[in-house]
Amino acid sequence: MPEGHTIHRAARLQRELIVGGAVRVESPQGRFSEAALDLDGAVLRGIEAYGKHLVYDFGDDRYVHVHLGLFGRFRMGRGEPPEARGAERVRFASECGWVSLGGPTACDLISDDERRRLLARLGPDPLRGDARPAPMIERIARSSAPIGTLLMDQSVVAGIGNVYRAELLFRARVHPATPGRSLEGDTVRGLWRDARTLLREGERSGRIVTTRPADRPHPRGGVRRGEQYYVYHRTACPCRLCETPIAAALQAARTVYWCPSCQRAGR
DNA sequence: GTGGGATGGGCAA
DNA sequence: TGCCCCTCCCACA
Repeated sequence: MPEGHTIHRAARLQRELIVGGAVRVESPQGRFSEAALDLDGAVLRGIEAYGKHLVYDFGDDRYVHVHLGLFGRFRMGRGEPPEARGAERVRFASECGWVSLGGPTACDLISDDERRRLLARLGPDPLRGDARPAPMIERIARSSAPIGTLLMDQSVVAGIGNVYRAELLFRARVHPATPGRSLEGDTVRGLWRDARTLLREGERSGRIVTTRPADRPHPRGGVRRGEQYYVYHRTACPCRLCETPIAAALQAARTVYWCPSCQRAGR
């Protein structure tokens, strides 16, 4: 379930398990074997998350770049790793614990140059403490593209995916088709701040929840299935605030959801 | 049991 | 814009 919060959470949990000592590196599936052979036994110096990208630093100009894509998934734990599974692209194991990766879009050994080029392609990441929103605000202010497309563009802002896109726009009462340059600067700054809030909560809990307790049927209990979103995947369901059926359309080749009444169409 | 869709993105055209 | 990558899960039979 990979939006930026998943990646930052993975980086944090994996640091405790495998950073700081020699790491056994294997590729049970075979598709990362050559690199695994090179890295096996090296000391893992750090793990960094940038948007939806994860970078493992093995020293000597060797980094492993991982992007989960739509299908990728981590498993991890303390102690000895379990029996190898069929579709396991790479497995890291230290004295403390293990990390296993399946189904990623990218899992490559890269140099520092390649790492820098990768990061240069990314906009600011709301989950990174050192990130400043100015480049995102400028890109949006200059663009005639719809804000729903811009929020999904990783070179504008890094880490937002299809769920956060729809939910951020609902919370801001902004229609996804609104051209970037017709938004007020305050609205865009508000989107950045809300992205930071929601992504941080997602990073902590490992789950995306965007509804405020007051807008849920059971405000005091835990967040039940089907109550965590305002609009995402709720086509034709009544809006939680005004009962208008939620609308859906393709935007940037992905389905975007919105409330036609709460989110007024921009020009 | 099975098949389609999914929280992504690079690439060709 | 559409195709491909290539895995899991759930709705449906």
